[in-house]
Amino acid sequence: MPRSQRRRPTLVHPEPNEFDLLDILHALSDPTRMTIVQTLRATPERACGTFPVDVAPSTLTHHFRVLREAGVIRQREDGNRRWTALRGEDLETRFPSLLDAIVTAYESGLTPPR
Amino acid sequence: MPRSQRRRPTLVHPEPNEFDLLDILHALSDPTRMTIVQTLRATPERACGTFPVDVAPSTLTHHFRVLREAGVIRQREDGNRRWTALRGEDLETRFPSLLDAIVTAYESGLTPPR
DNA sequence: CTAGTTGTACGATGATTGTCGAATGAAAGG
DNA sequence: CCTTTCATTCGACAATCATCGTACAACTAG
Repeated sequence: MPRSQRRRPTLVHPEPNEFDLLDILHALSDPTRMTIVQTLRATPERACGTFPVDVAPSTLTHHFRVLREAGVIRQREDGNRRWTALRGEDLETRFPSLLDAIVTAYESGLTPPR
Repeated sequence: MPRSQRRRPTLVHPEPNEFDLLDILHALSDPTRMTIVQTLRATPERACGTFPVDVAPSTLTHHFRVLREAGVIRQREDGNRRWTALRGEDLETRFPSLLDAIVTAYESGLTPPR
């Protein structure tokens, strides 16, 4: 087993037919994670460190894992960076209009009506 | 203070403009609570003990409180019973098409596609 | 009045969660 | 080779959560 072929452990992503709605709702019920999703709606792909959230790097890694294992985001390696993207099409395939309804609701509620 | 006027404490319900989306997502990310919501979509109003869930009464009370404080359900007293209803219109007013997207997604996922 | 029904309140308990700091690893650049 | 950058893993911690059993309160029915 040639050591030169060693890589970091491959990231696990569920298939769309494995998505669990309750896992997705739980993943989106956290303000930091919702900010991540909202940011990814504006930018197709981002490096981990470029999200406008104010938590420690290890905490951010935790939130990415929750979103990734629920099927909300996809991550890929590129050298030193880990790029993150929304799985918009997969989510739309499995749960049509769900993500849009949630993110729209979130953004409409950021400034609560008086 | 006439003792004859004593009542059980009035149930607190948030106004639609106080609804917090993240609280609602958290409330709906539990299988027992999602079953409650799903059941209420079929029946407008139900007594507490008539929900097809398999938890202890005190646990059920806990779940009702979470849903009520998030704005998902409304409860009213009637003699010995406590009646529970979905706040469908209030939810639609504050977060249009949200509840429908979520419950539809939940029901579509109950029998996972092969 | 007494007994049964309906549902809550309280306390306990074990599991999960969000947070962080320190240590680690892998890649890029000097 | 050494240093910096990027992000992870691990362990710890306090907070929250879902669950239950017991006790209790309010109402209804006999």
